[in-house]
Amino acid sequence: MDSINIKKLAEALNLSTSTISRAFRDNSDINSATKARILAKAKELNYQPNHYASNLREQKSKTIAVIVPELANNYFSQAIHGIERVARENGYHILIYVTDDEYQKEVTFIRHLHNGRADGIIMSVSGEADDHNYLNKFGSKRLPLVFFDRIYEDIDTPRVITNDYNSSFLATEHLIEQGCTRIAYLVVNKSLSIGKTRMQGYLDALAKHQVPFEENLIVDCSNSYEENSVIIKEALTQLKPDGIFTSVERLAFATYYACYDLNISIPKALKVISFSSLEIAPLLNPSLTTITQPATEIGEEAAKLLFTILDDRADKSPSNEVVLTSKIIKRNSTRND
Amino acid sequence: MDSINIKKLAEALNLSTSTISRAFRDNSDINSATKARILAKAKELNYQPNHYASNLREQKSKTIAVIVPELANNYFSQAIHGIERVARENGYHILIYVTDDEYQKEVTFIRHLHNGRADGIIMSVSGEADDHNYLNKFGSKRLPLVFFDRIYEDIDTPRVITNDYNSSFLATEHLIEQGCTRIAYLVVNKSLSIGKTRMQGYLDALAKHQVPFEENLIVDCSNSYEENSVIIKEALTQLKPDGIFTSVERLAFATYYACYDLNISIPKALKVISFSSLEIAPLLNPSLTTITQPATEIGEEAAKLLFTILDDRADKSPSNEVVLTSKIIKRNSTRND
DNA sequence: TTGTATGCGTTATCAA
DNA sequence: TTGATAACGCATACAA
Repeated sequence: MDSINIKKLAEALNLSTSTISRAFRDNSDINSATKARILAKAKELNYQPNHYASNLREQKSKTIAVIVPELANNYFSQAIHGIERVARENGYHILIYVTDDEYQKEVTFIRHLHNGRADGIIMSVSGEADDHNYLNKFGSKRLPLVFFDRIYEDIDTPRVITNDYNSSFLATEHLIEQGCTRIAYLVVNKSLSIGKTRMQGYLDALAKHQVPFEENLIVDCSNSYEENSVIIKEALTQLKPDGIFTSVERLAFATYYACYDLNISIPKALKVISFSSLEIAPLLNPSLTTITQPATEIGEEAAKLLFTILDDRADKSPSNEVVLTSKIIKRNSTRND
Repeated sequence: MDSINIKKLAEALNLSTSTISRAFRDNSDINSATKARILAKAKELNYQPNHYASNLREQKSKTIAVIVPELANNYFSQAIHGIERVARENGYHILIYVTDDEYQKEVTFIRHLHNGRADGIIMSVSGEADDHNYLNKFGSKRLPLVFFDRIYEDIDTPRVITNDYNSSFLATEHLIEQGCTRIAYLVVNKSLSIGKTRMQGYLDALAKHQVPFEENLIVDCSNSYEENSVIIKEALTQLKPDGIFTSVERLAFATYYACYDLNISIPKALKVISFSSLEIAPLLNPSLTTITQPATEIGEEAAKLLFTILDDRADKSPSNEVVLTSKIIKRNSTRND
């Protein structure tokens, strides 16, 4: 190997390795002239302290892992962008893991991260499973973990969420105000906390306005585009809803496609509102009324939360919860002519 | 620290650390009974070989870095997803870096990656700069690098691209066939190879069909939404094009917004075609005619390319180029009534 | 302000 | 088949 390392740089400069090392740490005492000399030579020889050696020595990696269910989704890419920004400011690197909503992958990822590769984890859970206890198995040695958006309620760890209950309530109320009486709620995973919370807002809004609730109108969808197409078309033709509230943006798109196919006119025959971070919602046909979560901000907050924990583990700050506010943006898909 | 390591595990089992180590490597000779015993105890104590120590020892990280200009863009999130899949299959981890199209960040990222943190890099370049030579400065010690989509032509390294020239030619031809005679080409960075290639297809199609070329009709846009709004509105009112071909999807969206504002009807008064990987292009108002790149596949190919290089550096396979094919999908934004 | 020596947790070499 | 030992590249305690 002809690659550069601290020893060679030391030889080249006739200094000891410790002095070299000091030139790269901010705290240590070192003559500013030698430091300059070292840094210059380092640049010339393209030397950088080896990351793995440093981290082995310091027992930390300056790396965090981000685990998300999917990537091709505006919400998550925006959130990751937010995380990225904050991480970069703090000198941290980011590892990305995509679970494709598979519980097994989630477990595997988390387990493998506990080998020093990452100092902390930011995760939006897959929610496929019932048993989240694997997270507790690590005991006191579990890496600092921050949930965002999709969380496991039974795991005690800091989290960044939005006021989903409230948003759902208002979204449903909005549909009612626009004259809907048969409002379907489309969800991907009823049992996942996020599905439940959002559903409760829906239920309570119906109750408040004395709109009769019908079990069928809660439509459990899947993660497959084809399956959803079938499910939604069937729901539209069988249940004949006049309003649809979807818990994730993908289901709103599927609803649009279904309506195109079935020749159902939005908003005339069916009004649609959805959780969505799509920036071009105004460009849809018709423009989509959305509950828009501050995705980037959620990512930023999650990262900040993690870094405060990382900065002083001593604090062991008790399970913290940050709640951000979503905005309902009314557009043509719920318009009343 | 009470955390587990190889030595403690060795003590717990009354074995040497070397034996423990062997249990975790596939090649070494070890009694299968002891191996089982070790793995069982390891699981019990939650032991995993420390990643940094291993990598320091082995001089490789099983990690690749992915550098992209932006994240909140369907193309890149799909590409990353493709990379992720292949990387995972190969047991590699992925670090993500976002340049926000800033050259300086790109240089910094790349430079910092050369400290052992990553074994290789997959990048779509920012293209803000003229001097890419920093990439050559590393000499023979430069990490294996694969470009995808946005490349620097003067850097000799494997790349995965699409048949952009051809797609642009066909896209422009399509507009001409639909009756357009004043076709504007919207680009973000004329000097970037991708901008140039796509522009050449546009120019040649005009020439072939004897549509007179007008310098003004090439509109150089920026990365700021606000600036683009101004630029595009001005272009629409001043130049009065009847067709627009945008080199990136963001500019198509901006065009839509501008047309809404200016009450210009698409496709009646203006036809629009764009490079875009947007999955919901059919849902736009009007549905958008796109040149769709196989984004996921591009990511997968790029990853595969990198891994073949990583597998046998000996080969030093000469600069390889993979060209994939985009598809033009005609929709209403270029329809002729 | 600088140098020496030690150890971070592994794995590879060699000997037993 | 297993164990002792050195080395990976660096950062720190301590000595100078």
